[in-house]
Amino acid sequence: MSNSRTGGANLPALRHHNASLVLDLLRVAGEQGISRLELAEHTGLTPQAVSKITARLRAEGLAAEAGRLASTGGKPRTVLRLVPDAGYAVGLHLDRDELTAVLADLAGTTVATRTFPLDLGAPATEVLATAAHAVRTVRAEGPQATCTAARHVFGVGAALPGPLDHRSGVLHRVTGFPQWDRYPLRDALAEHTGLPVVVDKDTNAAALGLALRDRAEADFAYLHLGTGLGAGLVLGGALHRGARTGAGEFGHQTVQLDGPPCGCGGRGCIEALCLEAAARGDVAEAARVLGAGAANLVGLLDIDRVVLGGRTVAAHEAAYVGGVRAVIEERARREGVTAAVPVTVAGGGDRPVAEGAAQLVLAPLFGRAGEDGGERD
Amino acid sequence: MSNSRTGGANLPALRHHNASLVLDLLRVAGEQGISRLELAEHTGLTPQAVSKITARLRAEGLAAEAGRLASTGGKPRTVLRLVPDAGYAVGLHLDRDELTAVLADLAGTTVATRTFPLDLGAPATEVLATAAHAVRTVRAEGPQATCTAARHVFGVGAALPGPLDHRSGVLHRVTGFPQWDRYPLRDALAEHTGLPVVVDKDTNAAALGLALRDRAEADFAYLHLGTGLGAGLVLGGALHRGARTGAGEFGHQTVQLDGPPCGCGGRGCIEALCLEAAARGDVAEAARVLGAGAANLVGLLDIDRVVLGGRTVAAHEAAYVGGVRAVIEERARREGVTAAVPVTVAGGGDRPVAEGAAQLVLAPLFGRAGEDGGERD
DNA sequence: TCCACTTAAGCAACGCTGTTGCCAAAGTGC
DNA sequence: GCACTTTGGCAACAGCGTTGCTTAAGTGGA
Repeated sequence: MSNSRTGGANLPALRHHNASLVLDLLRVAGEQGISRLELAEHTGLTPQAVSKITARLRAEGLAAEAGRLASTGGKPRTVLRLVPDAGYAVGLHLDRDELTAVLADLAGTTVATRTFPLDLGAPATEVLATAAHAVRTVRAEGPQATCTAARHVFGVGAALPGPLDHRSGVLHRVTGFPQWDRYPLRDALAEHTGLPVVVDKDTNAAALGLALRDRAEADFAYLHLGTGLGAGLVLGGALHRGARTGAGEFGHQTVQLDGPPCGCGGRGCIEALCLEAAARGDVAEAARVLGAGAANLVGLLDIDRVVLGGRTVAAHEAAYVGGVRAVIEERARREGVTAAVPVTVAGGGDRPVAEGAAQLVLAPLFGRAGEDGGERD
Repeated sequence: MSNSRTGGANLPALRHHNASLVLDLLRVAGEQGISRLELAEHTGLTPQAVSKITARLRAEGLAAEAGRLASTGGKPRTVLRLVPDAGYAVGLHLDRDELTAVLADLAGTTVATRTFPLDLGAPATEVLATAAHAVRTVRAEGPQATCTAARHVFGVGAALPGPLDHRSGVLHRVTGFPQWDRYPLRDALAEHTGLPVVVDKDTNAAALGLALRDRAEADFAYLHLGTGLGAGLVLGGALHRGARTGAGEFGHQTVQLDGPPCGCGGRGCIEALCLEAAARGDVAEAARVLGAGAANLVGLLDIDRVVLGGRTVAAHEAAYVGGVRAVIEERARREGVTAAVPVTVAGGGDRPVAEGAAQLVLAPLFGRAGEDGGERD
């Protein structure tokens, strides 16, 4: 529980904390739903407390009863379910050459997707106009808005490649596009759309999206290999951004002291070695380099899973997964660990980034904001 | 706030959370103390709530009034202070060849220190007897116990080199000492001493000790270079242990693909390169290798400080700090960052480990347990 | 068909949290 | 000596989860 950034907690904060917890369990339970008593068991609260909390959530329209379970000798349990269309969020993925926009409901289901051509090198006003247009478009799409009331959109999450500050929503020097330096994207986009906006790095958004999938581990790393190489880290169930949203600079980790020069000015960076091998068609070597970096990460942070993604990986999924897994398994064997950390891929090409961007807005509702939590309205 | 591992919070949990928060602020304030209104400002609670909370803490003997500040035009503020001798903890550092035991008070001040010879390769019962003897010895030392009541010792924190599981208190294969494999050290030591016991890796203990010093950053890494090379990570103000207390395996990070073989069976590990250079007297090269690993870590986790420690570093402090700093500053310059992450040393040789071990017991009182929190009595 | 039993879920009273409104205490400065 | 400022506690209060009890809604044996 966190009461803004000070830490002191009062009764409203307590109520919000427990409501978020229940809401998160409802989200994870999905369409199948979950009974009040299971909620009580998972939260450690008394059944009566869960009854009160779920009653409030039902009154707010966020939860609903959905059938009953089979009796086990007494009154059957009533199943509760999240109401997916109680709220929506827009997710934007601003990549170098295209913009992907999705509309996600409260359950995390993508109900609309659109892609637009984009030149991230164009003037800011032009990019902003495209983004605002994309937001309007996906808001109008998806399932027909109910006749009673307009759909409630909580806000817009925007994910981009460059370094930026998540807290202030200000961009730093996006590689190759000097016009974005110190640009207050969050506030500008909020003004253009009239909605609250959250910005974050593309890899962080993707990692958050994966973390909110059911059965996600508490600690894992998402490695994104596209035109560059970056990582999103989930530690202790929450996104780790670091003090300056700089965490995840995975591409320029040195894995070959005094190795070949990299575009960043350093030598022996993973990105340089990996992309060079991939460029000359040696996927096995690219995977081996990536695996060495992944194994470093696994050892340093003791994570439970490595997820690979991005266009370059998508082109040779089996080779990359196999190559990375081989390095990790070999190192696990040396340490005498029985079960090596699993390596998987995040399907869907670049879509996980846009979907994760939408979760930047929705995650605070479920107490999954990560470090400094956003408040609910 | 965390109510055991379930997450649900009730009123006692709320009370405990706020009390811990206030207690932590009192601890950080040290002998200088802190006024009620400052506590209110830092916690975000109302002054009245702080009055109630501090009244309870005073009734329990954990806090006391200590003088007044100068008036600013009205009634002067009353200064509150932690009562250091309200409780103590024993910290044990079980190294390969010696055992260091300290007695720390609530404020973190070491009031007694003793070292004993130890052979970590000896049978478990022998090592345990030495440890229990060390605990009895430091409990009897320090400032004279007040005549009113015996000193209250909260428990024993034990730090050791090998891999282990912090949650269960069971050791894994401590390098070179197969008899410790699967040994339930926590329970065994608890039985021998009659006190609650917490065990953790030496580097984690040291990092925790540093994290509890006043003005410590929320994110930093402690790199320990002794007979081996390990790391303790503090992320978001809390110790990051990972799911299996395995985090901090820094020594066997690959920084030279296909480099020289390491004792672990791998190639190009930092530890092998670093210790090899140190062994042949090339401190500059050892520092450069260590710096490369440290820079990787800084980039990956976006931490605020790197702290060096351990016997090998202590022998050439300036050279190591300078060498590591040079690598980190060079990389920061390439990324266009104005202020590079500072590099410092943890003085006192190996003592920070034993002092940090005592903090393993005290930290939960201040809500600084890290991830899964221990409860107060 | 009926009745005893089991399990689920809500109502009412309660203890305790931090909050609010108010007032006494303890200074400064004219 | 008086007006003013600031601190900090007392008392009443709203609201949280908890406890004790009741009602709802099933199963299963006589």
